[in-house]
Amino acid sequence: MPNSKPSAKSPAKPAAEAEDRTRDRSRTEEGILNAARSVLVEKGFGGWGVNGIARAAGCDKQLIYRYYGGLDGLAEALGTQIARETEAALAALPAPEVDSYGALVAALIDAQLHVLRSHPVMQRIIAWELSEANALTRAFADARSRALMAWFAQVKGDFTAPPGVDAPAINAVMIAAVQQMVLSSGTIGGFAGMPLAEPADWERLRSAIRRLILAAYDGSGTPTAG
Amino acid sequence: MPNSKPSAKSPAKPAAEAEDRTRDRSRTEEGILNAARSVLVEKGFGGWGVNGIARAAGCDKQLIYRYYGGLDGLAEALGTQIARETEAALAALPAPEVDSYGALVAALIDAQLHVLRSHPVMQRIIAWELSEANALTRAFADARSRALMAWFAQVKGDFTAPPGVDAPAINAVMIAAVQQMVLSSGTIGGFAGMPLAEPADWERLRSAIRRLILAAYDGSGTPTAG
DNA sequence: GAGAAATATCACCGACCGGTGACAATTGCC
DNA sequence: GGCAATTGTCACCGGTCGGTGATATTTCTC
Repeated sequence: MPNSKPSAKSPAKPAAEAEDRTRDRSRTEEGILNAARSVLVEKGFGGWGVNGIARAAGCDKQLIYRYYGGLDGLAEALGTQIARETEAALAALPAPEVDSYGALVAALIDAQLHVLRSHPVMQRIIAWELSEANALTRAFADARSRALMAWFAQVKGDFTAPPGVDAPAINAVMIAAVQQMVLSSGTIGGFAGMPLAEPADWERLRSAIRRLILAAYDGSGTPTAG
Repeated sequence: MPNSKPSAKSPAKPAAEAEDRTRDRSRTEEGILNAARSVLVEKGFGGWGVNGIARAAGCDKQLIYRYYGGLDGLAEALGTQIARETEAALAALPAPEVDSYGALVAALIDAQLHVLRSHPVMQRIIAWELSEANALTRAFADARSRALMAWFAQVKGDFTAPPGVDAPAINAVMIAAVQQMVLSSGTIGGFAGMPLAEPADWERLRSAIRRLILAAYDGSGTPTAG
């Protein structure tokens, strides 16, 4: 079938850009979702809107309403996608080989630091949660909190916290510190005079966190010889 | 002229609202600054703009440009005001009576928690710092960081950290945790499954923080008998 | 082929934004 | 009194926002 649709439109676009003009809803949806992520990373949640996302996706914003039901639906889809992939990221982490509850928690907090550092979208979402309290951010926070606790419960196995120690509170404090540090490194480049840019900075942070956790749980903060 | 100008300020408005129509630049400036604070607290930094602030101040937005040179100048004035009052708040805290470096740090972190919890404007500014990296938020963060470190250095007196402990890193971690917890309590109402609403919740957080610090510095996290 | 359904685009709306110039009202100075 | 500087108000601009109805284009079904 010779492409004889428009008589004179044979090689109008010589495909130099490989522009795929075929219509494909699933691909468009994927493009919108990817655009939503990149806009969130680059502009922050303040610049996260239908106009900018459609612009980044290279399509009309009407499609956002048609396929996702507007900004809320798109945010919900983004949230479930994030939840899925973080769940997978946590599940893919090697089970830490430890011999104490404190060492276990230290490994888990360290894993959190690693995952969050490599996930700019989640950093933006956390900043969003800290800035606005609406149904969307609450849903985000709830999902994250539940995933976190489920993962914790699943991976801790037979280990139990020493008696007399409020493990949930201490763990929450340390995760809070990790989040604040990662977020602050992204915007300010450090925190309270402590730089967070070079790998050595992060190693320093990791050892401080490790010392805090081990001391709180196991009683003596003997740093891992080194 | 139908509008028979009230020759004397006859009680056209019976002062039921005590509307003061006298012109006073300094009072207007103060009103604008207060409006800027309340708008920041109630709407967040995303809704912090000349239109809303002028509306809240009950004056024309033109005055914001005339008296403060626009949003940037207003933010700068707000920043110096905040810096002054937090400096005063920290200086007004009673010097902690402690007998160890760990206890000192625990008291200072606790003071930070107290000050930040009672200062919603600063909470908003911190959330701002975590969300956007511009000249303004960097200035905010720098000022806060310097004030924090100066206060720390001034109040620590003769105490010195135990050898082999990275005190700046550990202190930064704990302050980061405090900030994240306070900010999260304001929007989500808790953190990682730990509620932060009732006074008992905050007491629980305080003791967890105290245990972490004491254990890291003094080697044994004996909770304050109680 | 024809028609329906799905997909994508366009044009437009009202609202709000930051910013500015022109103008009215008050105050202070002489 | 007269007059100028200060203080406050109003109207407007270009731009972006979220949202929607109408319409063009492609694809599927028969």
